Amino acid sequence: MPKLYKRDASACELIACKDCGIYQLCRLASGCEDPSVSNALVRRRFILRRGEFLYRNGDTFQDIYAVRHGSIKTYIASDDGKTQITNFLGSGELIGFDAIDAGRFDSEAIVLETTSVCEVSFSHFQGLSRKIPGLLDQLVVVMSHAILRDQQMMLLLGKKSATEKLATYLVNLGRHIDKNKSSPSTYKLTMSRRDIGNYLGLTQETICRILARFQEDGIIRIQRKYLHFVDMNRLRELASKIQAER
Amino acid sequence: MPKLYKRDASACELIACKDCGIYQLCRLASGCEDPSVSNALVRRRFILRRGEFLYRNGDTFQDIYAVRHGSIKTYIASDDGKTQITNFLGSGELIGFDAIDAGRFDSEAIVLETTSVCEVSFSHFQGLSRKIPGLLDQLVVVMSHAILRDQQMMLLLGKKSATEKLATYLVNLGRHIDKNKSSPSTYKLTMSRRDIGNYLGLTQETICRILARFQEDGIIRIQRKYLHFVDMNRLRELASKIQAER
DNA sequence: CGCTATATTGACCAGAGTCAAGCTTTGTGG
DNA sequence: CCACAAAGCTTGACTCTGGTCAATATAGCG
Repeated sequence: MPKLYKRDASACELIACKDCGIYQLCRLASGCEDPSVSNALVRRRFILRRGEFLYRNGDTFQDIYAVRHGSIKTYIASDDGKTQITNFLGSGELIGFDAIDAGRFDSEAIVLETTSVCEVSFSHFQGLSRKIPGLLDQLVVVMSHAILRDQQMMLLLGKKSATEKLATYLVNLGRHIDKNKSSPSTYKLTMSRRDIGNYLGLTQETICRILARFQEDGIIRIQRKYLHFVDMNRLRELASKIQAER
Repeated sequence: MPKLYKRDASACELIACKDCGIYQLCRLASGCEDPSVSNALVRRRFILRRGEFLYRNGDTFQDIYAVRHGSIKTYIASDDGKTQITNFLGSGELIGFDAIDAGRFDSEAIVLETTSVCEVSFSHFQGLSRKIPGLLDQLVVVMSHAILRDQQMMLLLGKKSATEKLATYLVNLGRHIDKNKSSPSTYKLTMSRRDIGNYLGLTQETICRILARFQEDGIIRIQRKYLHFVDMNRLRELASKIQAER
């Protein structure tokens, strides 16, 4: 299986610790500037491949995770089988703290491409936090941010039109790019049209149609998985304004 | 102003500290079983009346609050003026920790009826947490629970039909009743039809129509602000099943 | 006792869903 | 390395749920 090697190689483009969402946490826990040298927080690191679960519904909660490289989708299900994708996560993002309260996961996390993950034992984390003030403060900050994000998502799902939803989604993708690397303003979509639709409360057909329209209008160029931003300003307008024309 | 007195009197039916969402927090902070005697956590208590703000968009974050008695709605706004109600809060619920990350509020909280609130200075809380291990743990648990709730809300907004949305909402109201007092299965709605619609991603007209239909079908009785649950099981079915008939 | 906010109901309409068919890419196994 | 299968994407035609607009009704409130 040569493909496996290739993939493992790609998984080697890991983000630097200082760009990670739990950098502040790792730094505090390790008590030194560069936590990649001696990391008191992270128990182990591992790699998952497309389609594998990071955790499943009903799993007992033991660890929180940080995505080093790759992407993950999380979703919940209702009694009657409907599912809602609640987040797409990329490099440096934290995952799993929604299960702290119940002590088990009521959601699932599936890896969208070969993905490298840092695992933090939560009980170990709590133990450390007794010695290191500020560790839990940092977690509270991260969780507070997650709540803000969820509220924005409620606004999107409850009040925006299909066009506004997708434009908002694309603008947010664009933000990620700017942060991480000098943007060639091109993005590789790791999720399917169906996933995007599910996330935004739309169908895959609607996603297709609107992407096609955005391309006609010269706002993006899209070729299967590859998305190129042409007119980011117009996209930002569409994301939150009642569009004047069309 | 005799009405003011009356209202203050009604505000006196405060919940017991042990039924409050921050009971664990107050107990830990005070170091004794009954925090209502000497409460190390709560700075002050105050009463707000219908239409008054607990906090406004842009306010700097200093305190988190617990609702002792009454009800509050919180909402966020988009650039183009759309607003989305993100939560209705009642007795014993905590409010304000979504602003921890940014250090200021990006949302607003309006009181729906005369409401009594406990105010907790967050910096004081952080100071106390240095001395009292477990205080921050409790906050983390509460925030984790809030995230779960938000995820359920995304599922509702993204995937449920109007009927399912409203049925889910009513079932959740019903749960509150069961918890707090011996349920006469009657509920006083403190929010308007418009508010309910906004919260659920619907219009007030749709709320009216579906409430009328639920009444025709003998599932509830509704008279203006007063809601009576007749057939809670049927309501639960409607909340998460593709209804067989009608 | 009138005023304003809220609630109700009806008629009509449009945005997005559903269904269906065909196409493209990716993955698999011989 | 090729052929086939499976998954994902695209586009069109039609439908339907819930929104919009409008007209009244009702209830608190000052």
